[in-house]
Amino acid sequence: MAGRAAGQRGDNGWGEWGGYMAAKKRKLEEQFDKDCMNNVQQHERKSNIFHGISIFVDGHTEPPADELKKLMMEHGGAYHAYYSKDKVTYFISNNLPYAKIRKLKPNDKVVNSQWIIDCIKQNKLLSTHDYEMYKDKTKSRGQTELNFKRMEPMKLITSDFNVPNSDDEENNSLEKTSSSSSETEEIQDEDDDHLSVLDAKHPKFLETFLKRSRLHYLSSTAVAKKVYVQDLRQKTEHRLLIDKRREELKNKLQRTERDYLFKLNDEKKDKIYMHIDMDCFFVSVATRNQPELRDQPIAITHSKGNKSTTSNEHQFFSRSEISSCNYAARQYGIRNGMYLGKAQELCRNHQAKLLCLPYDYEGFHIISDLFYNTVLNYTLDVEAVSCDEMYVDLTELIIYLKPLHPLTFVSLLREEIQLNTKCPCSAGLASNMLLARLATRQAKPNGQYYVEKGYEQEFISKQKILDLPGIGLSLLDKLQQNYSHHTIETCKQVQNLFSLEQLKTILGKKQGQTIYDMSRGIDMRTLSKDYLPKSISIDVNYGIRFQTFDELTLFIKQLSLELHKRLKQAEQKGKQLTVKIRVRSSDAPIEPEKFMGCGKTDDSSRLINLHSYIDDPTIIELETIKLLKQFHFIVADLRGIGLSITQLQSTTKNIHGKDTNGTRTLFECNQFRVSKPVISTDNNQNIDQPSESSVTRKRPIQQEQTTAIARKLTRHDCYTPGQIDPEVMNELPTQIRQELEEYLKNPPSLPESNLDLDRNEIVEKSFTQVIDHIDESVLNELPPEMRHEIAMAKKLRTIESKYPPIGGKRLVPITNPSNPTIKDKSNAFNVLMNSPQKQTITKKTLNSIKKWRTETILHEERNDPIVRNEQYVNQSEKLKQQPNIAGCTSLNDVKLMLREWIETSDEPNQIDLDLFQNYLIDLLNFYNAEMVHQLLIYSLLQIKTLTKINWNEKFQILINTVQKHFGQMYGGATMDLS
DNA sequence: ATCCTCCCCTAC
DNA sequence: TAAGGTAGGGGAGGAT
Repeated sequence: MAGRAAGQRGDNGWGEWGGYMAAKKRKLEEQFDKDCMNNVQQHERKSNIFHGISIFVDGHTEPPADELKKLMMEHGGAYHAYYSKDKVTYFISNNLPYAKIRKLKPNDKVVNSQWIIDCIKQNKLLSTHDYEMYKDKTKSRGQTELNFKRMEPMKLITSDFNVPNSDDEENNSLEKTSSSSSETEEIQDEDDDHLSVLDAKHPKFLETFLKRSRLHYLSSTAVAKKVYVQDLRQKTEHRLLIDKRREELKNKLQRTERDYLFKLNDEKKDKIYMHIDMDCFFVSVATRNQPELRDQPIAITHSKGNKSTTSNEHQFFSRSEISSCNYAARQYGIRNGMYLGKAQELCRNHQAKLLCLPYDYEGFHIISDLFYNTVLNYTLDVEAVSCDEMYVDLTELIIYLKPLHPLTFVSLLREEIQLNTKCPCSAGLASNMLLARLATRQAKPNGQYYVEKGYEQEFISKQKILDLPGIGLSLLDKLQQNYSHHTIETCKQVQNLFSLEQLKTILGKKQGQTIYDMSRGIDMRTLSKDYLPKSISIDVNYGIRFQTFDELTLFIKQLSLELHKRLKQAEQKGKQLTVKIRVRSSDAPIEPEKFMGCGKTDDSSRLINLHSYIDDPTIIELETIKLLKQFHFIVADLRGIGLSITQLQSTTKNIHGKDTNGTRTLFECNQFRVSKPVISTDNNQNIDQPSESSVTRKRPIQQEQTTAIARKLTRHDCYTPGQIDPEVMNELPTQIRQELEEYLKNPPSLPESNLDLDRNEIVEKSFTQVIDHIDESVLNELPPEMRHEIAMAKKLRTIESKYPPIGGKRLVPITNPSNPTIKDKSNAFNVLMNSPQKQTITKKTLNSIKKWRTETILHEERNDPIVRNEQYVNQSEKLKQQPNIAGCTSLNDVKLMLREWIETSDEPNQIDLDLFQNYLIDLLNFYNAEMVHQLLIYSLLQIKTLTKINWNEKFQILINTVQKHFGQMYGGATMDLS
């Protein structure tokens, strides 16, 4: 729904990002300014006139809030992003709506922003008396006394004062709420939230944002629909329903000649695919009960669009994005994703008025479900694409109903959809998914189109390249660059102008082949019916405005919790965490064109491999902050952040004693299985009454049982979580608790955090300061001959940063080494590795650095846990304890457990392998290589004597990893395991 | 060669 | 004011 809109962003929507090519050019230019720009950010203290004064800015002011903030900081004052009655001295506003005024406390002072300007001008703290806009609100409700004495310098828009009439709804609510004056305090607090959920500093921001975000709606519902379709496929009762519906249809059919003539060639394995899609879904849903509105241009926006644009008043140009517009609006050139302001302008040019309707998310859900169920009543050969779009393989159904022309069926289906949803849809039919999809485009609005056999070539030739799925402006641009003399537009042109080899060279191997095939109408895909998530993530690139690292940390906590919630919901855990940040580009204004938008940013991401599969919010939070500290950016410039969990594993499969391969997990063999049964949820979903819960998977989690042997092994004295307050630990659900314990036993090794001498404060400093700071401190710890080398590299790097190499991309992190082992070194090491002098670094030097690092880490980890935050201290403490696996520490205990594990599993489970591997590495770090050696020898012997063939390969990988670790610690040596 | 990380692109 | 999320595919380029 929003796809092509994005493609047209160049001149609309994300205006500040500009066109693709423009951005490319800018990227090169901008780097030159970077260094100077960075220094401008610092707020120099100019005076102390506002000492002890703090302000809260509300609404539009002149100068804007950001400027006021800067002024306050420069002159010794404080600025609060959120109103707090305890902290804020003055409420700064030029035009405060009445609704807000009446919520003020009697002593609150609303002061015009001019006061700040005048104080600075006269370099002293002036009385606010003449600048107070509003006084003594408690005296009179409807008759607020406004003070406009010093009006001249400010742009006060009187009409913005929302003074209600006496019979206004506003007034009624006022009667209710202020009937008892003692309540004012509560109301105030409630209203604080309500007033100012503007940016991510606010505790309710995430919740509010997700609730309103159309893009979040699109992505979350797309996943939900895939899951829904997949779950339905498992249900036999649904198959019975399908049979019933098909029979009904058969009886209803009135076949014509067309139906009798239609033949599918079974031997050739002919297929019929349908792509079906609701027309301008959001608008159709919003108007489903007033279809008469549909003739006029309509758009779905957050803004009400009341302040219609007039050509001169750009101050009201709305940057609210149109998420969906109807065909009447499209006539005027309005597109999805366009700013409302621009759309209104286009409408005005045609003497039309754009009707703006709000989002009806509830309605979208209902209609989307009805749409899906209508189709799913006839077949389960469905691939969900999004809440309003799917692919259907009609082959089997058409054969079942034969003789029947597919279009006959589609007509009936679309009629039924129209009847059920009161919304139109369009469908495309063809022999493959690609052509079916393109046919839908042809069919819109409210139509259907069949690319018949024999007409495929003719059809594909005239299709636009940009309409091919997966081909956007960027890829088209790559093609275009090879033919500057004519515009490349159609598939025919691609067919004629590019050979397969050329395409592969230009676009890469896979994409080259894909576009070669697609431009010829070739598509071998079949419906993908097995939906398995590969990643679960959360991104916020709107409203990100932080002043301090603490504010950011608070937000990370919320993100982690939300991500945890999603992992739980999807019944997944993951082994890899990626953190992505967007930082304001140095050439972008502090505040972008779009309110609270991210503007133009430089993006970076980093990932960490976790030691076990996790979904715990605390771990996510801790690791995110660790990763975040590896970036070097100014907190105030952060404009977006994303967390992503990958390497997923289902928590409902493979966790029970026996999985499909008859494999037992190591957990199963450990003696501390104390989990309670998880209450299973009902799974009797009725297709005719879909609900959100029917969309989400709820599978019962079986109680893990302790085996007889495991029970024999049970001990009660080893269960020592240690790090966490036992009471808190006991409060946690069993699964989370075990996971947390496991995690704390095996914290991911993250050497850089140990050497990151910058620690907490760097993120709030400027880029250049940071480098100098770190390099200096690291340098002092290096051997003298290396110090020299680094100093040279540093010098060169400074030059490089002023005259960056063309195509240099990363602006945010100091370096961008791809290899994790290198990346994980100190910053000094990074500088070294990325310097032009790299070539002169000998292997010997590298090794000496490596050795120095290992020693330092060990030294730090083992002896110097002081300067860490709590968690890391705990991890360090942990290293002083004897490592254990599932509570076992003695050689015999571990051997017993291993034996049972190997004996009872045909094939080792990856989680267990990881667990065991981590344990061995812990032992190595504990200088107990002897035990590692014995355990490996013992395991190998067990695998051999029990003839567990399937163990060999995976276990060898584990051995290799352990050997590598061993080698790193003992100068390249390997353990003899023969 | 093949894998991994860090991107970028695309889609809804 | 405004709510620019997410999943997946794949390429570049370095490490192994």
